Amino acid sequence: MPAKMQDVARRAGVSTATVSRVLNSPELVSADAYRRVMDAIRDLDYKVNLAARRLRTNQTHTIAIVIPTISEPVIHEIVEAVEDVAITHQYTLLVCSTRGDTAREEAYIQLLTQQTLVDGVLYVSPRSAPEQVLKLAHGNAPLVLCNYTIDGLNTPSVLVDHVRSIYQATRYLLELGHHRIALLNLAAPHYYPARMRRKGFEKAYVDAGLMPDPALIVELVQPTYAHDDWRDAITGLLDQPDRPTAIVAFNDNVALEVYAACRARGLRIPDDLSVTGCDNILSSRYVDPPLTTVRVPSADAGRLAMRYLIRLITDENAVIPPITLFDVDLIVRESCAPPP
Amino acid sequence: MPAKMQDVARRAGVSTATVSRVLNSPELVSADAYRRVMDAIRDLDYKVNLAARRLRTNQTHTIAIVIPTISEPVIHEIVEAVEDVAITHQYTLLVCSTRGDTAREEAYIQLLTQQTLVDGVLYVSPRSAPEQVLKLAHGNAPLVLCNYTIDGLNTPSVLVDHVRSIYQATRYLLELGHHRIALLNLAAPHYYPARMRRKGFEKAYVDAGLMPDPALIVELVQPTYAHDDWRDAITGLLDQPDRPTAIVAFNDNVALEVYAACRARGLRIPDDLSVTGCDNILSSRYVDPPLTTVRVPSADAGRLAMRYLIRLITDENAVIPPITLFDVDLIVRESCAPPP
DNA sequence: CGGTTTAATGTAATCGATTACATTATGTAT
DNA sequence: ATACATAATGTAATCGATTACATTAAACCG
Repeated sequence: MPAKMQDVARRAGVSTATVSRVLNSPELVSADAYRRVMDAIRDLDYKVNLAARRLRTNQTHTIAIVIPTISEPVIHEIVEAVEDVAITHQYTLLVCSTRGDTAREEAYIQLLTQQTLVDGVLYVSPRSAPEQVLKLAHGNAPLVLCNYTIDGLNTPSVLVDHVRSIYQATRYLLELGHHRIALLNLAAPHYYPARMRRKGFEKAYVDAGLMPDPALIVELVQPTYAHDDWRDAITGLLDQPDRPTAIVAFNDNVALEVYAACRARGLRIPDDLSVTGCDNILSSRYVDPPLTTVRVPSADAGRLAMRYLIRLITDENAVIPPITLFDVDLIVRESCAPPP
Repeated sequence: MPAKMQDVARRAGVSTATVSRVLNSPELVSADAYRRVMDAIRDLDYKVNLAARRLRTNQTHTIAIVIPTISEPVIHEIVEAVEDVAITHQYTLLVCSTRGDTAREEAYIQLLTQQTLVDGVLYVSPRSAPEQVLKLAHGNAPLVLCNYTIDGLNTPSVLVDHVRSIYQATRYLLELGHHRIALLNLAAPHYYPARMRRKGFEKAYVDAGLMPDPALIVELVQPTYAHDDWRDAITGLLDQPDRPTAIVAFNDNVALEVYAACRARGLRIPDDLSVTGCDNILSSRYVDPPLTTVRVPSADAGRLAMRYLIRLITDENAVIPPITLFDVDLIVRESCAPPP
C-alpha cells in the first residue's frame, strides 16, 4: 500500500494542508516545515495520487493528439514537435491514431469527450467528416486543428500552405515546358489538404494561361494507406497511350512509388518523365535521382498549434487567430527536366 | 457545469448506485430502470468523470510507452501495433519519447511512477542506464521491455533477434567472398541491441573460420540521432586507404546514408561496394539498387509485449516468459555482389 | 502598550464516482 | 403459511488530494 499525504503529514508532524502546500505553493510554508515534509516524502517514498488531484482541481495536465497514422513522415514530425512543447509545459501526450477508420475515429472522439481525461485536443489531418470533429469542438476541452480546417467553425487552425506547395511544383514544371502534367492526389476529394492541393495545381495552370486536363488529376474515392492503391493509380497513368510528361505527386512517398514504377518499366527520370514530391522526407535526398520536392514546416505548425492549445487551456479568454498559415519552399533537385 | 451522476439519478428517479450499475454492470439492473437511466444520460448529455472513477477504482485504463524517438521506422511500427492492441482492450496510450536525452528520460520515469497516471509501462529500446529503468520496475505499475532486455532483471522482455539479423547479413557477405566487411554499429556500445548486433557480426566471422577486424567495427561513444554523426563515421570508412569491400549497416537509414556517400564519391553499389541494411523500411525497396536487408517483426514484438503487459495488469499472478525472441529473415535484393 | 497587519498552520468541506452492506419486494420450496 | 432464496435498489462510506476559512502567533506601528 503506497503512502498517502496523510502518512507524510503524520510523519512530518504537520497537517495534510501543509504537505499539499509544500508540493503546490512552497512559498507559503516555513523553511522548517518544508524541510520536515520533504524528508518525510523521501523517507516514505511518497508519490502524489494524480487521480485525486485531477478530481479536485479538474485539470489533467494531459492533452490528446488525434492523427491519421503515426507512420507518415509529416505526422510524426508534428507529433514530436508537439511532444516537445508539451513536455516543457509539463503536459503529457495521449496519442490517438485513427488509421483512416471512421469507427475508430468516432470511438476516440467519444472517449475524448469524457470528463477529466484530457485538458485539450489537437486534431491533425482528420479524415472523417467535419460533423464528427464538431462534437469535440462543442465538448468541454479546447480544440485546435492542425494541418486542416473546417469552414465556418471558429476553432483555431494552424496550417501549412497546401495550395502553394503544389502550386510551386506545378509552376516549376510548366516553366520547364511541360504541358501534360498529372496530379497524383491520392486522397479523398473531400479531404481538406487534397482540395487545397488540387486548387494549387489548377491555379498554376490558369496563371500560365493554360487549362489542366481533368483526366490527369487522379484522386481516390475510398482512400487507404495501402500502397497497392497507389500502385494501381500510377500504373493507370504510366501505361496509357498518351503518357503525361511529368507527375506531381501529393507527397514524397507517392513520388517514390513512381520511381519504382519507372524502374520496372525502364523509364528514366528525369529524361523520360519528370517527378516532383512534397514534404521533403529524409529519403527524398537519397534516391537516385534526388527528388525535387517541397519543404513544408510541419514541425513549426505542430509547435504553434500546441502553444495555442495551451493558451486556450490556461487562459479562459485567450484570443487566437482563427487561421495561421505557414509558407512552403520548393526544393529543386534532379528529378525534373524539360519534356522529351 | 457538466451533469454528474447525481443529476442523472435524480432525473431517472433512482439512486446514484443504480446509475453506476447501469454503466458498469447492467445485468444487475431491471430493464425498466436501465431504460430510464439511459434516457436521462442522453437527455443530460452525461459523461463520466474519469478522475473520480480512477480515484475510486485505482485503475486508469492507460498505459505508457517509452520510446527513444517516434521518427524511427521500427519504433513507430511498434507504437502502432501497441496502440492497436491497446484500443481493442479499451486502453489509451501515453507516448513518452526520450530523444536519447537522459534528463528527459529520467523526468518521464519520475512522472510514470506517480500514482494513478498509468496502469503499466512498456519500455522500448531505452538508451539510458539500466538503473533508471529499474526504478520503474520497482514502482507499482507492471513493466514490460520491448526490443531490449536487462540482464538479471525478472521483468518480461520481448525482443527481435538482434544477433541473428546482423549474423545473417554478415554471413551472406562472407559467402559472397568478402573478407573486409565493416560494421556500422552507430549506437553506444553498451546499448543492448548494439551489443547483440556486434555479437552477430563476430559470430558470423568465427563460424566461417575467420576473425573480424576490430578496426572495421564502428560505434559511437555519444550516440545522437543526428545524421551528421553518421556521415562522419561513413566518411571515415570510405576514405581510408584500404577501404572495406562491404558494409553492414545497423539499420536501413544508415545504409541509405552509405548510398548517398557512394554517390558523392562516384562509387557504384554493388560493383565497388556491397551494402546491407536492417529493418526493411519502406524505401529500402525503392532505392537504386534495391537494398538487401533484414526483415524484423517489430510489430509482432510490440503486439505481444502489449498483450503481456495487459495480462500483468489484469491478472495479479500471471506468468509471463522472461524472454520472448522473434526470428528474423534476410531479404536479398541487389545491393550486394562479390568483392571487386 | 493596544491595535493591526502578516505569516504559518490547521480544520474540515469538497471533487464525483464506486461498492459493501442494508433493505425491500417477489418468488419458491416445504 | 412459514422460511428462505433471489432480484432490485438504496444508503452512506470511501478513494486521496486541494483549498476556503478559521485560528494562532509574531511583527510592526504610532
